[in-house]
This record gives sequence, C-alpha cells and structure tokens, in this order.
Amino acid sequence: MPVPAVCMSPHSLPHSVTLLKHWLVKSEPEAYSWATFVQEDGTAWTGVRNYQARNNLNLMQPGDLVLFYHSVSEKAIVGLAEVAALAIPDATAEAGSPWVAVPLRPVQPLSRAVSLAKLKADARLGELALIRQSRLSVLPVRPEEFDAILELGAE
DNA sequence: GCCAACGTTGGC
DNA sequence: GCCAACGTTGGC
Repeated sequence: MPVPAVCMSPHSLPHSVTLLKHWLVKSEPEAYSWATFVQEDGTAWTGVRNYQARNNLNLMQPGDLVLFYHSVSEKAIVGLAEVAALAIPDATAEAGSPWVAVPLRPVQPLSRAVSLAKLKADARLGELALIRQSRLSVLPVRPEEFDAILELGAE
C-alpha cells in the first residue's frame, strides 16, 4: 500500500526536495563553549535528556544549520554550526535508553554575538522558540527568523 | 488518571 | 539568590 506523501518522513524524501531546517542548541559556556567546539572541530551533541529536545535532534538532517547559543552566563548566540550526520545513540546514556546525540561541526562564528536582549527586542523574532520556550535546549528556528538572526550577527 | 511534591533549567 | 516554567515522580 502506498504511503501518502504527507506522511512521509524527511528521511524518506529524496535529497533534492529535502528542505534544510534551522535549529538552535544551547550550552552553558562554562560547561561546553563555542571555543571548545571549534577547537575540537565539532562534537556529538550529547547529554540531552528531554523528550521534546530529543525529538528535535531526531529531526535534524545533515546540512541543517544550527545556531550555537551560550546560556546562563552569556545569553547570546555566538556561532553557526552544521549538522554533520543523523542522530546516533547517545554514548553518554545508558545502553538501550531513548537518548540520542547529533554530530555537529562548526561553520563560523557570528561576527557579533546576538544577545537574548537583542533577540527579544526584534519585532521579527516575537515567536522565536528560544524566547517562548526558554527551558528547551534544542529548538527549531524558522527560516525568516534564522535570516534575521544572521543579519543581526553580521559585521 | 489526577495532582501535589519535587527537581531542573535558565532568565532576571 | 530568587523564582517562573515546566517536566517527572509517585501516592491515591
């Protein structure tokens, strides 16, 4: 029986019609900073223990762009990363657990870090998931939001 | 299945 | 340090 196209997962779509999505991941810079991320030339994004965040990790496609946010002490988006591969089991979790990790690699730092205050002040970002659901550590970003943020972070 | 208690996250 | 938001746990 054919599967209706509307129910197909992105995984089953040919690459040519796969829409690249945009995401944001959070890290406390004291725990794992952008500088370390660059120094290591990327990492598997482990340690996520929230089902909604995990669902987002599972939706990430290679090539998707990911904003790197420093939480708590800095509260700013500092860099741009890229999904390097589909989600894999999180090696830091118990075997057989539902937790996954996604390999990410750095693309480039933002010329200017974009602070949370600046994000909140921008009329284009009123619906930003980061603002509306501040506790979630892996969040989707809409294309127009993504463009606006890169613009704020440019030069 | 409800809900109170509790723990965690993260902004302020 | 406080507290709002929110997820989880466990008693009933």
